[in-house]
Amino acid sequence: MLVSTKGRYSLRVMIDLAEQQSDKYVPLKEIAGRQGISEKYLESIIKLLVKGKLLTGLRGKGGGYKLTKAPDQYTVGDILRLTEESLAPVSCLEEDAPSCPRRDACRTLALWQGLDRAIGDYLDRITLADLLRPEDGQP
Amino acid sequence: MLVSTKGRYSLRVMIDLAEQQSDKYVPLKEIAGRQGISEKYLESIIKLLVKGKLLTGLRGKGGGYKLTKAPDQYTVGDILRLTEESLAPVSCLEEDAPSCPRRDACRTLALWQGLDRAIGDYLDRITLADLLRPEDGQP
DNA sequence: GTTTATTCCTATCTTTTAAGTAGGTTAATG
DNA sequence: CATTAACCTACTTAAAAGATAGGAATAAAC
Repeated sequence: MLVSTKGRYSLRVMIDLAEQQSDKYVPLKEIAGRQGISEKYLESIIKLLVKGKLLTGLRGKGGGYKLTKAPDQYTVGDILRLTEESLAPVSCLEEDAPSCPRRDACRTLALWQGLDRAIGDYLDRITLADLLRPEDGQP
Repeated sequence: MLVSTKGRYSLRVMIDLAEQQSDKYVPLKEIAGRQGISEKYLESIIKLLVKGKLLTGLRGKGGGYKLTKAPDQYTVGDILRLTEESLAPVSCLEEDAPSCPRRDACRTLALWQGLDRAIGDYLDRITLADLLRPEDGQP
């Protein structure tokens, strides 16, 4: 029932980038340094974020990553859904969902659906902007 | 982010026993048969439920397991917390919680706490009785 | 146009945990 | 005392998470 490090790290990356709040590209090396995460491992996570269009990368000197949108345009759900395989609490609620033979008799399906909704609602209610350090912009 | 089979199976066991709605002890063999779960594996799960006082076991002929309380006295949260290691979405919210060095600077702690609460609230609002087959007792 | 900084890509390794199995011991009943 | 069934301890297997390595492509700087 745990959120994986992939999910947690991806959130931290997004927050880190949002806090730089610049239009410049920030190299992975810097992010990894600040966050204390291995560069190589972080690479594999950031790849997912780029593929999901939450970040854009630019190669070569002066390159790096930056957000594609303003922080308040990302929900935490958006971010986690990309790096967690799924946010569904049980596999029968996932996309592929190989139609359970017990589905009709299943006493627990509604329960899991409700839990799924509760989790999703919560995570989609919170934006990246909500997670930034409170000092910012408040003199 | 998945509930383990242990958690799911334990719920099914509890529902199965509640549906027998008898004061008699039900042998593991029967439960396993009805639920299509390996006896040996189920044994390891039921052990946890007994240890947690959700069930009582009786050995020997005529023995088996039965609920210790009425179905509406168990919440789903009670049941899952026993068999899932933890319902917490991140390890820093667990019991042992080896005090994270980033705790103060952590932008995401409040988020996870909120998620934890959302999950817990949901699961504690639903009782075992809510999961029984609707036909029962309604002519 | 060569050097340098950087993302991108593919593959592999390691560790951990979940899932499942096996065999033997104790207790209650008839 | 034979049978049924919980209880206990240990082991095995399989899958997933976590992490690492090396190099190819690309863009800017000089």
